Amino acid sequence: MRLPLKTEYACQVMAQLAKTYATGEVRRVEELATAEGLSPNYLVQILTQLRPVGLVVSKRGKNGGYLLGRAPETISLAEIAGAMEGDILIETSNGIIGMSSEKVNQAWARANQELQSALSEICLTELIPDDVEPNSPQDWVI
Amino acid sequence: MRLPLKTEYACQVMAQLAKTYATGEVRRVEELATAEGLSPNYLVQILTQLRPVGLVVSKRGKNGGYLLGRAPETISLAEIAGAMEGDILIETSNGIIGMSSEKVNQAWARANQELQSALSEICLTELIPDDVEPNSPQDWVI
DNA sequence: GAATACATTAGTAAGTGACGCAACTTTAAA
DNA sequence: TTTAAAGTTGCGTCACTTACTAATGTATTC
Repeated sequence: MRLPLKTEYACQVMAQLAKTYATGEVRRVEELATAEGLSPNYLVQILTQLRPVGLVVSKRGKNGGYLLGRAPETISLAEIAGAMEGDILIETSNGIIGMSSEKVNQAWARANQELQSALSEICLTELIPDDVEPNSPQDWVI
Repeated sequence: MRLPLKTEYACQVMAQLAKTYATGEVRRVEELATAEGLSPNYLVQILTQLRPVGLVVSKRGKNGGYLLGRAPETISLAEIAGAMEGDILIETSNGIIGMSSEKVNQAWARANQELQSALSEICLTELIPDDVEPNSPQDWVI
């Protein structure tokens, strides 16, 4: 079961925005994309999905860009994942097509809830990257 | 994030085999497939994957079929899912391609462990379908 | 009003999942 | 000992999804 790259990228951008939340500075898409090694055009689509739920705020026009919508301490992984994939993180087939499919689905629904509550305990602040010394080698480049 | 149908089917077959574990009767693939509304050809591939880890036992030749490998009380959802998908249920990209990708991956690895432990608490006995009255309508048919 | 940056939508290419099929092997029963 | 019922294995494939690219639209600032 692969976690969609989209969701992974969303976590990365949120972490990146969290890093400068205190300063209040607006971050351009291109800057965010290069910092996380992603395609800017694709990143826009992810940010667009994070905006309607208030996780990020955008400013258009010149000197525009993105900011975190709320303080990073109030944001959990569950919320980010939910914005990207909806409330059901582990999707099963909804239809009942066999004797035991109902109970199996119920079991996985419970597993989904447990996952949700585990994710809601992981705070965005835990994802903020350590500051790199200006002249140190950037070891995160592949 | 979709749970692979393969894994869902595996749970269903295991539940079906658990139902008759006490009697020790051998179940044919075709019978199992119709009971769970699955394609026999595909179900074979799933059972083949469950066999090497000892979750099911097969008897070949005439009057052959499948049995549960162990008592259902000793089998958890974690084990079934692990047999189908490996130990990492939530796969993330392994490479470090951005400033915060490392911490993001670590966070999801934690989430994966929490999911695992949640699944290990769900026992196969909980998946055994309720017995249907012989003449009652089979309400599990779609 | 021109430059700049986000917004939106359409398109696409590669990968993956969920099967179907066919040939082979094993074994109980006649 | 033959036969037929069953599991075993591997290949093929079709459709769907994902991860992008690209082009065009829209808002803001100087």
